[in-house]
Formats: sequence, C-alpha cells, structure tokens
Amino acid sequence: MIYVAVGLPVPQRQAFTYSFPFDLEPRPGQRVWAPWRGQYKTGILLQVLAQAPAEIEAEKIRPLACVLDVEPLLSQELLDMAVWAARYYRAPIGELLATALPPGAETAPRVRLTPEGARIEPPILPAPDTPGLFAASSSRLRTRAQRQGLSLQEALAIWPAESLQAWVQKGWLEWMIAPSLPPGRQRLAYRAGQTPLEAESHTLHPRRQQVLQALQREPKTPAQLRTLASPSLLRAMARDGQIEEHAIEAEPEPRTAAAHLNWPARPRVTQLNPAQTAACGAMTAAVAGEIFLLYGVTGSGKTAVYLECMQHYLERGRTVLLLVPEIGLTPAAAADFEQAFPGQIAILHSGMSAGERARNWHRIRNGEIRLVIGTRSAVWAPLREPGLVIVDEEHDAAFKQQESPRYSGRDLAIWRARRAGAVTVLGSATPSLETWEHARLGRYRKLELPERAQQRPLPRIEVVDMCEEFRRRAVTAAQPRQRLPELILAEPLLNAIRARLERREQVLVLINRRGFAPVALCRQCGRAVECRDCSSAMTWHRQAHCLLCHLCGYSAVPLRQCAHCGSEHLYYLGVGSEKVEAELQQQFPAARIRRLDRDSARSRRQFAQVLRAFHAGDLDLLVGTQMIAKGHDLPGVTLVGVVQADQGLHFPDFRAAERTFQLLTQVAGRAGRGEIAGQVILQAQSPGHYAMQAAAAHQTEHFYEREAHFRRQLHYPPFAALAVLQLRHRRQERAWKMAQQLASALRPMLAGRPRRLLGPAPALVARLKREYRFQFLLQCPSRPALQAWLDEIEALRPVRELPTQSLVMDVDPVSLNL
DNA sequence: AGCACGCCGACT
DNA sequence: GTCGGCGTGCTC
Repeated sequence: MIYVAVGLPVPQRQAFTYSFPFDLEPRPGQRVWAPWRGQYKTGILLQVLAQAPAEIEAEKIRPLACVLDVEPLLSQELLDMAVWAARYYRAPIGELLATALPPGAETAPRVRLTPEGARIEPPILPAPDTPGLFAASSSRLRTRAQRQGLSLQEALAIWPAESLQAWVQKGWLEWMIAPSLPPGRQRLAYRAGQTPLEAESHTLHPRRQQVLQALQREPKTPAQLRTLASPSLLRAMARDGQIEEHAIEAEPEPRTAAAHLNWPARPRVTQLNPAQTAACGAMTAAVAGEIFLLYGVTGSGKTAVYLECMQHYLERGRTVLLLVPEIGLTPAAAADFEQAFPGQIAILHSGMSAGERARNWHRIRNGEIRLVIGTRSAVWAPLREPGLVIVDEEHDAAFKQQESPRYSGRDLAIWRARRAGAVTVLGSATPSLETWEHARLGRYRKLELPERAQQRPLPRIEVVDMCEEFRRRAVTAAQPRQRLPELILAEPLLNAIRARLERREQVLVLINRRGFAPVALCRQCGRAVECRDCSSAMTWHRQAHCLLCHLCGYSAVPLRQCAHCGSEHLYYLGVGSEKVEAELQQQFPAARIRRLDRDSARSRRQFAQVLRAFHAGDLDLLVGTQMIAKGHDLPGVTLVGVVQADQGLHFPDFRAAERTFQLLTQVAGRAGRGEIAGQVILQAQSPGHYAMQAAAAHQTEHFYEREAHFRRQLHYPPFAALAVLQLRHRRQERAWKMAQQLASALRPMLAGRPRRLLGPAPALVARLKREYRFQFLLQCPSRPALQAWLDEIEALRPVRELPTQSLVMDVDPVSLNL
C-alpha cells in the first residue's frame, strides 16, 4: 500500500497521512479529496511515503476518496517552500498552501459526465431503479450528471472511488472546477461537439446546422446565439452530443493596475548613469544563486535599474518576480512597469477580485505571463523557475505577515531564488540591519548608487529642538505662569512653509499618527479613556466624532465626563494628523491642504486620487502618516516637515531606532526630486539621538555602525535569532498560569547552552481584543540553533506543558510587540 | 476551522 | 434529579 502526506486547510502545523488506493502514480502538488471527520476536505498531496509513519495507529489511516488533478496544481518548488516555511515559521501548512493556491481551489468540486462518457455502453450511470439510489433524484440523474454535475459526495455514493478516478483519466467524467475559475466568474457557453459526424450533419435540422456553423470558430454564450437558437434547442443539441457545454471566462482580460488606479505612466528613463549601468551590469552577469544589495540613496533611480535588469532576464526566457511592500501606495511605479512590459506583466494586489486573481494565477502558471509584481503573498506566484527575484524596499516591515501564517516575504523570496538558481536583488536606500550585515560579511554583494539621478543633490536636513522652542516661547510669553498653547508647529517650520508656499512650491508634512488627539485624559483622576477590549488608550477622531481604538477598531462616543470619577475635566492630549491638518489650515488659510491617512483615504482609489491631485499641482500641501513617506516621486515637493520626528524612538523595541532612521530618511527623500533643491525640517524633543543625527546628516553607514554595536551587546538580530512565544487567553489568570507552566518547561532547556530566555512578561499591549497576553522572548546565537530549540519546545508532549491552542509563535519577529 | 467531550446553573 | 452553557482538545 502506498501512503501519502496531505496538507489540509485546518489551522494545524502538521500534515496528515492517508493511504492512496488508486492505480495511479501519486504526484506531489495534486489536489486530493480527503475524508475528514465524517466529511471531506480538499487537500494538497505533499509527499509520497514508503510506509505509514510509526506513530500513527494503522486503523486511523483512511484512504483518499479522489485525486482531483491529473497535472499537479502546485510545482515541487512551491510545495517545498510551503513545507519549509511551515516548519521554519511554525505555521499551519494548510494556511501556507492556501496562500499559494488560486482562489476557488479549495471549494468542493463536482463531477460531470462528459458527452463521451454518456455514450459508453454499458452506461456508467446505474439504472434509475438501482437500490440505494435516492429515488427522487434518480429519474433526472443522467441529465443532472451531464449539466450541473454531481457533488463529489453524491458521485462517491454511486461509484467506487477507484472507478471515478479511472473514468476521469479516461475522459468519461470531468471535474467541474477549473482551478482558475471560481464559480460565478464563469459564463456558460457552447462549442461544437467533438465528433459531429459528416454524414449526420446533412440530416440535421437546418437550424441545428446553423448553430454548428456559428460555433465552428469559437465557443459562444447562449446570449450570443439568441438570434439563432433558443436555450432549449441548445440544451437539446448538447444532449444529443452535437454541441458541448463549455465554461468561458466572464472577464477575459484582467484590468491593469494603472487602469485600476487611473494613474498615467511617466516616460521611461533609458539613459542610465555610470553607477546605474555598473549595477545593472553586475546583476545581469551574475552567477546563479547570487544575492545583491542594491543600496541606492532616495531618488537614485533604482526603478530604472530594475526595468533594465528585468528586460535582460525576460529576453533570455527567464521569469521575473518583483516584491514591493504595498502596491497601492506606489501607483506611479506600477504604471511604469506596465508601460515598460505591456501585456506581459501581472500586478497582484489585495484590491483585486477573486476572479481576477485566479485568472492571473493561471496565466502565470501556464507561462503566458512571465513577470509578476506584488506584495509579500506574490512570493507564492506560480512562476516557473524565476531567473530574477527583486525585493524592493527590502527593509520594510510589511514583508513580514503579522498574522498566521507569519512568514517573511523577503526571506522566502531569497529562499525561492536560491532554490531556483535565480539572482536575488534586495533594494533599499535604508537596508535592514540584517541585510547590511550580510553585505558587510560578503554574503551579499553590495552595489551602490551613491548619487541621485541627474546629479540632483540630497536635501538639506535640519533638526529643530522642540524643547528649546518651548523655552523660548515660555520666556517671551507675557505672563510666565500662563498656560501656553500647544506647540505643534515651531517657527522654523512655519517660516519655511510660508516661504515655499509663496514661491508656489509644494510641501509635505509627516505626522506618523492618525486621528486628532491620541489620548483622552481625566485631569482629576489621571486615567485615560481606554478601549473596552484592549489595554490601550483611545484616539479622538474629531472628523468622525468618535473615540477609536487603533489596535482593534472599537469605537465609542466621546465622553463629556470621566467614566471613573465623573469629573468634567477630560483633556484631549497629544498630536495626530487631523490636529496637524487643522493647525496648518489655520496658519495658512489660503493654502490648498489635504490630509492623507487611513481615515481620509479609505480606498486605494481615493488614495491615488489625492496623490494624483497633489502630483498634478492641484494641492499645495499634503499632510499625512507614513503612507506619504514611501517611494513616491513628487517633483514639485521642495520642503518636507516632520512633526514629532522622534515619536517612534520611545517605543520599547530593539528596532525603534532603525525604524525611525528609515522613516525619516525615506520621507526626507521625497524632497528635492525636481529641479529645485530640497529642504527638510525635523521637529524633535530629543534632537541629539543618534538616529535623528544620522538621518539629518545622511550618515547611513555611521548609523549602522552605532546600531550594530548595541545589537551585538544585547544579543539582538542580526547577531542573534529571535522568537516570541505568546500565551493568550480571555481570562488573565489562565493566560498567566499557562505562561508559568511553559516557563517551568523552558527553563531547564537553557542549561549549558548559549540560549537566553526573557519572560514571561505581559506583552506591551497586555490585553488585545479581549485577550490577555503574556510573552517570552527566545534568543539564540543563530537561526539553526533557534530552530533546534523550537523543535524541543514542540516536542513537549503532555498537553499541559504546551497549550498549542493558546500559544502563538513568531519566528524572526519584526517587532517584539505583537 | 468544525465537532465531540466534559464540568457547573435553570428547569421538569 | 436532567438539559445545555461554552471551555478544551482532536482531527490522519
């Protein structure tokens, strides 16, 4: 007997074993129909096993009901990546497979009797009076089997699984799931029958002959045939085998991203400067498996290098994958790629319908499309053996999925490229410290673009000390004790904005916090208005007239009185994007100002609309959160201001400085991309912090040296591998108890090994969505060492020691505050 | 995810 | 004395 390991769509880490009772060769990547607790599920055949695993009792193992694909749906490459990722990230294999599969691949299939199958003698369908068949449906069984098809369950009640399997192979039966086409996106159409006998066609009714004539070239829908034949005639002809039902796609051409976002392409830059040419030369002459860090300052023209390099690989018949953090945020770049490779490119983004995604998936798989651009899930695109894999803005935290399955799109891209013998390019102006360290050690080859395109200078950056500004105002205030108005925008920034607006130049103001005021504080009892379900302060959104929890989305009506002490002295404190917008509008009443954050730009389309208006010069000033900082090419912007530039530094996370440095450098990079030199003003309470100083002086390498020093001392990446284990429960004492139990199991594992364990401690957000969270931090000197430890932990058998249901594992966490 | 098994409050 | 709440654990 042959056994197979099957990945099933359940939130479980392991695969399941089934026997394979068919006279077929099992092929990994095929979909299978597996019995599951009295029902069935669609699974993916992962591996053929020589024998059943010893730890599973033989009587538990059941035979598969069916194999649903002749050709495997997933390639061995993607299967291996899913299996690897499931182990590495301790994620459910089914969830990873679901990411790799086209939408609709998991829905229950139906089987249809093909015209050929209907002609077989003796009939493969049992006579209607066969005992055991449901009497009501049996009379129309044949018609149903030919038209809507039978559910797999129904088919299995009629035929043994083996015959079903064999008949599908013979073409007498067919699965109705075209894996690329979820139902509802298909249109019924007819095509000419497979064997319209010449002799027979003469004796046909003239009307039927006309229909056949019309279908000679291509299938047509009943609507298209309406003038020729009624639907009932078409059904009769299908019954007689003269024509066949044939599903066609409802929307044949997926919309392009540019059409989706209504964004025009820029003229393509074909003249590369020497640094760009050198980078491109190295990348096109690379050895299989080589990894590059394309380290190019903001505005240095990385996109032009990508385009050139992509073209090279496409022309050599290879396929290309480009991962970006968020497509919606850079519609201009998406439009550029589409213009450069019209019709050869699939842009995968979350705003796409299931049908569009499924069609794209299939076009990629069958080789029609050889260039894919997408966010982290695009790393699963069914490209054949990519030759070039690019991860743009590789430092971006968006590449790590923050929910199960918690994989890193960037790291899987590197894995996949290595496996396929492809060249990897990691591009960034502010690489992650990990990538920087790999480059320093020579594991990645660093290619530099040290200058902006067209010799444009990097902007001048100045840091305004807000404490100094406060003191100055306090001294000049008429009465020293008088309560000063909130200091949001200081003189240097206000003056600079005024000057730029007068010269009709454009200004960008970053405030990385949405809402009007982030805290509602009671002056009498000192308590903040907290979310009902989380331990987090609620943000006042003035425009939406509500208090909003930014962690779970819970909203409440703003209070007049404190819920705890009844005092009427509720103060709304702190600065958010709405308040900065209001302040700017008050200071510059004539300016055309718009705000861009998750609240003002609800949809991709709205976002693109505002950005486009700004791009076109219909706006003077754009204020917004980090979504305005990333990657945009806005030639009109000469001034960038940042309110509370050091806000992220107070975050208790080992990446706080790195993040702040990256954000500031990125947003500064928006200034001075046109003909006029750029200027950047950072407002900060701690202007002396090295992240601030380094960003201001464009001293990237200095920052990395400094940061690396701390990381090494504190055993943080890239000098260690981390995992966070979090225990969650609705009842605080349950969560704490489980954490204690796990702690007592974890501590003995430290003995004599270079392992470190922090915790259990409450998570930064101790309660989220009604669940209390306690966490551990695991530190190991290397990734393999960490994996070995995680293996030991997962091997803890008595369930009390490892409460799998309440335990969340985050391997290579991007932040310690899950 | 679903679904069964198991200990504590309102009913015949 | 039972019926049923969801809290917990398992599924090849």
